Amino acid sequence: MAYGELNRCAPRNELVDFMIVNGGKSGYNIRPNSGKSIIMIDIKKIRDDFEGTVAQLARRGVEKETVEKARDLDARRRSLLGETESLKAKRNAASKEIGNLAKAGGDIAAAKAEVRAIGDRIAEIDKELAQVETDLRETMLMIPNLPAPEIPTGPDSSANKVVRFVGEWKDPAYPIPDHMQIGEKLGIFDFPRGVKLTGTGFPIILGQGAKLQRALIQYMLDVHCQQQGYTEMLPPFMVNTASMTGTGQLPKFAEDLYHSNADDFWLIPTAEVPVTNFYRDDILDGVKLPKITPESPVKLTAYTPCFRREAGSAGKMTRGMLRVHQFDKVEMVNFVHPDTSFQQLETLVKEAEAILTGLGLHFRVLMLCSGDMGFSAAKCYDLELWAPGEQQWLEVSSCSCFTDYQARRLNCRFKDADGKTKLVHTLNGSGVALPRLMVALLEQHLQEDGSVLLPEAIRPYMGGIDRLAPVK
RNA sequence: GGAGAGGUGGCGGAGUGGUCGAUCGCGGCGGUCUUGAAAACCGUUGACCCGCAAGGGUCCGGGGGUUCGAAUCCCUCCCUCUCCGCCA
Repeated sequence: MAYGELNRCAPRNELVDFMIVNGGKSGYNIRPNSGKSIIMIDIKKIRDDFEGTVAQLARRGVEKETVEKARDLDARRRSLLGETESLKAKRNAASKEIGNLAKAGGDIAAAKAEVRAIGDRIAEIDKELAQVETDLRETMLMIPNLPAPEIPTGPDSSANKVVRFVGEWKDPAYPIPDHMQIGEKLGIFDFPRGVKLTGTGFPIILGQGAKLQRALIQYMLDVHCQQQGYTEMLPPFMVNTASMTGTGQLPKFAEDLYHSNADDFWLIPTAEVPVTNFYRDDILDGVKLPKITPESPVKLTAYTPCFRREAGSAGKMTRGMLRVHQFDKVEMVNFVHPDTSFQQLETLVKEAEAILTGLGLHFRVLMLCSGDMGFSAAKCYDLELWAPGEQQWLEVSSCSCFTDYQARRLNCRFKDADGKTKLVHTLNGSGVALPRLMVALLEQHLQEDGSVLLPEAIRPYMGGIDRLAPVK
């Protein structure tokens, strides 16, 4: 769908304006109970430790002027807030007086005029305040999450750090063609007919390949649920604007999403969206909703298809299954206690790794540098599978700790042991994305005779067969 | 798609212009009683913002309006439920 045809979000700025600046004009209840700084890092960090925050953000390429602007707008906001609030206190008291006076039969005309004057003054200040808050919000929107101290500093993927290699790879004596050729021989892919049905980037998987895909999904969900303490969820594949805003796909990345005009629904680009939004605007207090403690996070997993327009990436790594508009993925989401979020991230990475290790695959773990992380992440690990046919590493999982950044936007909180309501920390990780897993699996497990040996772990899900055999 | 009803605190449910941030019930927390538990009884219990604090302010689906003053009146948008129709 052409971006310009989207009814509610034609030009990008208008979208931002529509959803954030004008808030509820869309009619959506995007931010009930909203505080003022909901979409961003904690403004208190800038207030209390300005230089430190500037230094941390500089690692991510944020200019000092931006942070200064936020600081100044925040100061202005608080000053205006103080003014308007003391006037409101005055008006409230005076109005109450008028009520009493009227009951007693006194003359209230003069008092009314006086209070009206106060009301006018309040309206003036509130108008300026609204402008300041809009500016502040827009400024804060440009500020990404604070990077964890231990991650490498750098502008792009070249500065990512390889943390470890897992498994082994030895080139066999015979040549390994790429996954397209392997798939061709196995008769499991049909790209041209995908183009016919829909368009480029919508491949069709056939026969044993389709079954393998289904088997892998079930294998992954079983590992997460039976061995790692996850609860499985089968969520909607389309969500509303409030949900897309909650996890941060909107307003900035509208052009990467598929959108249904008639209903104003969005196709999910990842299960992270519905699963994380499951607890949007909730307080996890251990009564009807689960309880969160440092020892026990809430862990959800879901299989979903994922839909991505991939606008702007035409031509980049688009061969075969490597970058497609629709793909399957199993996703893990954790709602964790702030004290143990980074520790839980390590666990999450291990949980994703267990999937790959269980399939006997060779991969590496990267710690992303400050410049290569997603906007909301404080720390992020990528898992990359070796694809010998492509001669490149393929990202199949990204495991991130968002600290409270995403939770602030989601308005997702919990009751701590001290009785206070606090923001949760959120983590998510792929466990894992299927097309590239399929590619690496085909290429790493290719046998000399053109068959592909199936890992033990997957065989029970494949009716006991031990390999995919060539059909031609 | 047609017709109707309704959106209030963790949940249920009162409240139609002036101590209503909101009666009450449930749930939660604390206590009494009990060997322990249940039951019963007593007490307590919303969120957010500014502030060192005292304190103040905001919030009754979202936005706007009327008014000295709005959960309560008006406009508008969104959502949910029920019945009918259609369909898996």
